[in-house]
Amino acid sequence: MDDAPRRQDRTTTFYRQLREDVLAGAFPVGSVLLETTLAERYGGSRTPIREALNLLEHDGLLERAARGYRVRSGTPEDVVEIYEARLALESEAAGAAARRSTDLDLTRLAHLHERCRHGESDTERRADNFRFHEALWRAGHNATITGILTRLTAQLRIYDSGPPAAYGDLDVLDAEHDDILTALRDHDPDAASTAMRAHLRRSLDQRIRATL
Amino acid sequence: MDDAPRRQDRTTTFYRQLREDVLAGAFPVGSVLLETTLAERYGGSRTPIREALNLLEHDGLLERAARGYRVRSGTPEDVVEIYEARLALESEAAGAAARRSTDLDLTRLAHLHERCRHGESDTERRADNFRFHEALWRAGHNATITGILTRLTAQLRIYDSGPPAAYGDLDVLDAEHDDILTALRDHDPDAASTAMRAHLRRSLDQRIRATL
DNA sequence: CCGTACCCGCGTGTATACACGAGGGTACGC
DNA sequence: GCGTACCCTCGTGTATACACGCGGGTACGG
Repeated sequence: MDDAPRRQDRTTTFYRQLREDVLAGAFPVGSVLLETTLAERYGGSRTPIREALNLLEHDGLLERAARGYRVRSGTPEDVVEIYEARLALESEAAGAAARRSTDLDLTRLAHLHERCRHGESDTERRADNFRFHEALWRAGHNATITGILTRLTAQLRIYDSGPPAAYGDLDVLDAEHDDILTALRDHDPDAASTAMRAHLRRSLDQRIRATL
Repeated sequence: MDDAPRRQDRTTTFYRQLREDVLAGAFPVGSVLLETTLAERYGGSRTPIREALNLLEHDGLLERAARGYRVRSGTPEDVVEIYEARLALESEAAGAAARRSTDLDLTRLAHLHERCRHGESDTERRADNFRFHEALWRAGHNATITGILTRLTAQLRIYDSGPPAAYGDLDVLDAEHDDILTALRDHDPDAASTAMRAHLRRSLDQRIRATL
């Protein structure tokens, strides 16, 4: 019954490493990623590197350039698309969380909410905001939805890896998280779902406004 | 500007082929897929085969067995999870379609609806039902959502590749499609979304009941 | 001087060779 | 007869070798 032997081969190693680096914005936006170069950089052969690149392309994080690959920074239209999907899934997750969240889930969310509220720097608050959302997905107890949202938000992260665009009104963000949390505590799926929709819609608005 | 050079390499060829075969249930449920065997079967080297298998695993269609890979037929719980995600996304797509569908979209949907209504065999109606849904995704004009739904339904297809479980009440299915189509024609997002939710929820119910 | 054609270098895609690890079968000892 | 240990086979993961295609640069002809 010991299925799914967790692979530690170089392919997955490189995959994780590359993914991390791409999301961290380690590669200049327009630059091309050659498998030969990367093989040298990460100290391996081309084969596992290419497999990792294939996976990343499949994830939508990379796209094929004329010569190699390049980081895929979606168009603003893509961002809107992704947000539309995220809206649907994350509001569903919020509803599910209102129904299924455990005390542990709620405590974790409350903790992260506090951290987000009192974060020091802007990037720190951004990270905490993201952790709050991740915790909420977990509280929804649906691995499929969680997985999709992970991929979607990854694409968003590379999109705005350049300018650390400031969150608009941070108080509003806190208030929205508060609404969501309250709905979860009340086990009110509709309220949670609606609050999440509003939260993300405003987030998208902000993003669009920043992109003008 | 001629990006994304469409690859016709053996990796993607094998990927498509394998995916097709897996979805068609070409491999007995418990059987293992060895890359050596597959390489021989499809007439190629192991390298592109393994890359294709990697991709399929990444899609969640395959999982690693002790020795090779095997078709991943999810548990009933997984099916419920997938349906939950599908519910969120497809009702969102229905809403979007109500807002954005073109005349062409609506005509296509009407055509498929008719075909589905008058289908001969059961498997034929099932296929037409699926095409109707695909057309609806297209009508939503959100490639991200369409892509995710494609993957999700693929997982569902392999799940029930074994017994061609009969659709329950086919008249109900037609009526539901009719409701959706009407809402789209009226450009009423809420109605479309709600109708789609009901449709899928009943579909899930049916599936669960069949699995008992 | 400009256009075209050829050549070369580079990067990729595929095949093959090699090393490692796991699993099973067999043979030997108790 | 049963248990254990060793070996062998098989499949995978990785590296390397090879062939193809493309793009640029250069040289030659108009």
